[in-house]
Amino acid sequence: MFSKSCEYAIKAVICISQRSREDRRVSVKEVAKSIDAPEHFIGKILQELSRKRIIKSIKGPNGGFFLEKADLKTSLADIVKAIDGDKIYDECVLGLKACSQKNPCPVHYEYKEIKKKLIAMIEKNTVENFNEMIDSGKFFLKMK
Amino acid sequence: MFSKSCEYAIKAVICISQRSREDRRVSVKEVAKSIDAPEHFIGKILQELSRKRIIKSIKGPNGGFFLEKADLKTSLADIVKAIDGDKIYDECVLGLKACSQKNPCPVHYEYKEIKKKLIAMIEKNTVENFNEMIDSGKFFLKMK
DNA sequence: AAAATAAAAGATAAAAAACTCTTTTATTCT
DNA sequence: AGAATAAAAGAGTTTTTTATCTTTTATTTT
Repeated sequence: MFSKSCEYAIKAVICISQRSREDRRVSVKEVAKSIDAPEHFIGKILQELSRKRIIKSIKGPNGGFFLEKADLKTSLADIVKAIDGDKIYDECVLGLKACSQKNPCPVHYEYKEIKKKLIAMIEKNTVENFNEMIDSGKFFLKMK
Repeated sequence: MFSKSCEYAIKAVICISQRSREDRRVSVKEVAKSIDAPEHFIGKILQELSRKRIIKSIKGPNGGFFLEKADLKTSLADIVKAIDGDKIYDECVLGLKACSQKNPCPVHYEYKEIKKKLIAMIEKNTVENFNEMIDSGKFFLKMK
């Protein structure tokens, strides 16, 4: 579905948002440990997310990554687009470049409906929602 | 969604099925050309599909790949499973190994419904259906 | 039997994705 | 100012996926 980088990115953003609630900044190392991912690789991903303004960063002592309140409105879709690009939006199941309304592949219409739901799923779910769901104790981001 | 190999596999099976209707066997080269894919790579994939009994093959002159009538009942899901395995069936959107009914990630239930539709899509669509749809002139497998 | 055909198999190569390591830069604290 | 901290950046490496090339085996036709 998503690339591994993208899965890491989603988990990382949630992790950072949770720490940010008490104005704590998080280091690459902390994020990596808490989401059980390779440190340097996560560093790269956070860098990218920071460039794309999904998260904020400050260098130096007491620095680290954090979210501002407004960033809680970030949707999964924003993260996915930042890392994997738009391919989920315009991809044909069979990988046909020519596939379109005018030139539908045999599963075009059926997949179109599914894709709509997929997109709705990632667009409506925000970092804030995720946090609420996890806080409720009914949902988890258990890493292993 | 699917690996490139899997996309090729689906197209290749449809291509072979169409030629098989007039008892024509198809060579690797023909398949590759007709679906616009690298010949040797397609050779590997057809070999795999043949081992998994999705398609049939005969060596030597007048040999090639073909489908028997019964093979027309093959679903997309059969092809997908042969090449990509079951991962589409049991994968969490966030890649969480621990994600399950008891341990749902925040999008678990929502994705579950989508996955159900995705699986229905690949299970109900057979090679036969695809051919009918293409024959109808309303659907295409245009490669570029 | 010999030549031709075509898949099967094996080995290798190229590209992309995932991951690691090292150096540099910005910031802060003493 | 100097030491320490932590992200940014750059340059690799490894693994996986995708693709290519070569040899072998089975079958058929002449």
